[in-house]
Amino acid sequence: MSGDGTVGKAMDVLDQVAAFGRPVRFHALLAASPFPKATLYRFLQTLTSQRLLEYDPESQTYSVGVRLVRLAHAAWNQSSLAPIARPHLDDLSARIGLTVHLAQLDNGQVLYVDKRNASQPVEMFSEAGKVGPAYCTGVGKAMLAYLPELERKRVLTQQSYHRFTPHTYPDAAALEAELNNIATRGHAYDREEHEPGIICIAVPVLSSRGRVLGGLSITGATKDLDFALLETLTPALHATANAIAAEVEAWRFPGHQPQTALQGQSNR
Amino acid sequence: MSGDGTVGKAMDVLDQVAAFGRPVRFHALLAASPFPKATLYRFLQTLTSQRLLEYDPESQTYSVGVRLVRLAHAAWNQSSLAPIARPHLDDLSARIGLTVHLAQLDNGQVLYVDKRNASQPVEMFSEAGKVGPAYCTGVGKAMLAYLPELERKRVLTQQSYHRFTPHTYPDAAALEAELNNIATRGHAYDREEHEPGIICIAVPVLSSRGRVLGGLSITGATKDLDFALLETLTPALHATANAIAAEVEAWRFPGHQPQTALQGQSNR
DNA sequence: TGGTTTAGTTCCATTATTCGGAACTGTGTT
DNA sequence: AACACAGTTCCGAATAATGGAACTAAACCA
Repeated sequence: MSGDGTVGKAMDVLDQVAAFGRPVRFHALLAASPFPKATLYRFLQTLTSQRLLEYDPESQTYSVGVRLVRLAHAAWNQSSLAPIARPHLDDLSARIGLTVHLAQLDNGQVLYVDKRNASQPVEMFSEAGKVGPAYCTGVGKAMLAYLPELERKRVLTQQSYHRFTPHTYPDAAALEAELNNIATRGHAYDREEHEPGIICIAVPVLSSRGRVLGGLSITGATKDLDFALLETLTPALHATANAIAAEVEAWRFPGHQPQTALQGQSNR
Repeated sequence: MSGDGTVGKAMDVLDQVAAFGRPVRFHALLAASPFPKATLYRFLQTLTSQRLLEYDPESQTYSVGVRLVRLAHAAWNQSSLAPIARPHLDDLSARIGLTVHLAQLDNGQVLYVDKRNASQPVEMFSEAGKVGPAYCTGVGKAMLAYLPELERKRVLTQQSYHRFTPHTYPDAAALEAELNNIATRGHAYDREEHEPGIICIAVPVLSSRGRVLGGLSITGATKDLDFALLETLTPALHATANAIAAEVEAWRFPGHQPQTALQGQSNR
């Protein structure tokens, strides 16, 4: 897929292991790998030695290493909107009592970085870190609509348009028109485009310069609510998105270096 | 630190950025880096192009990239005990009403992969992914005590013994005696060794072959409980640890390949 | 039993990448 | 205008990655 140098290739291998979704043996990887045996072997050695992969000698399988969980902790804390957005999500979720998603764009895909579920408690990594298509989700379209012309084009072409439901936009052209509507309207709908019976309304989180930082959505089932109801929630959605954006900016470009938020060591 | 080839060096750089805990500029990294300017620069380019780092042109800073959040999702799901342990943690936490931690060893450190907090809801990545010292936490000692002789030695020497409280074991020798006690007793205590006023009781999660898979602990404040009370919870702790271990084994060495647990695409 | 396939590992001469000092560019400062 | 400073590019030398082939260790089977 990618390809800058050795690091890129190593990452491809890492992704491949991750894609299996379960511990995997050497030969299974080899079969699906563009690399010759010796090369793949060496990569697996290196990645294992770096603890990016884990090798279980008992079952002779490789799986993704826990070191990534650690790095992800750092990523989630410093690069995602999630830590800043958290109190705002709590607040919004408590007020409206519906499912709320916070997402960011990663390589043309929607990456969910946080979630509030009205009924059950938060579901940890099983939600944060999940990816979804950008072209047929509310948050995805909301973010796409506000991307700079050039990047939007790029992302639109790299989507692989799969028709999840009859309402899914089938190609870039159809989607583009919808994105323009979204940009003028200010928010996006998901009209059962990804999953039947599930609708959502979403807004982008924009920096003061108009750069897309992320997306925020409210989701529900058609049996529980409709767009008329969702529409009434847009002011709250926008307010939350703006509050998050403002705080992110304050954090990133501090007038006076804000408190460095030391990660208070306190665990057992 | 590590050093196998280009990938190792790139990972060092990645770790360095992660260690800053906030977006960081080129020169700040350079100052703390063993690499010459051009080399560091190239690494940052590569990592950014791989989306392992994120570069913000507005503030000219690098931060850890969200791609890691994605990979971590895979790691957490397939390599950690967390997804399997989750219902067991829920159950244990509900029954005893105290804080429960699930951890694994990563490079001689305790890596928390899941948590149940009696009072407040789960805290996502902010808890999962956190690391702590192994030599002065309940879970840490519980895991160390059951490590094979050779590895235990190795890990003990690589700890950097910091005296957090008057009760902290000051060196490997003192700790070793304690570990032997733990191994015969079957569970470990944290007697305010890491943080004053905080105690805990912990057990290892062991495979049927006796391999250390992780650790499980119950934590509380001295003002709320004492060891006599914690002691009464050991049967429940052991039962939960065993249940987790059994399920992990069943999953890893399936008699008949269990259902491939397809990641049902359902998000917005 | 011995032969055959299959999976995993090591070797090493060749080849391609990385390395890093030095020179360059662009921005801000006195 | 001269200077300092952060960031970027260049390119020959140094180093690391490559992958075909040979090797070992099981597993399979006639």
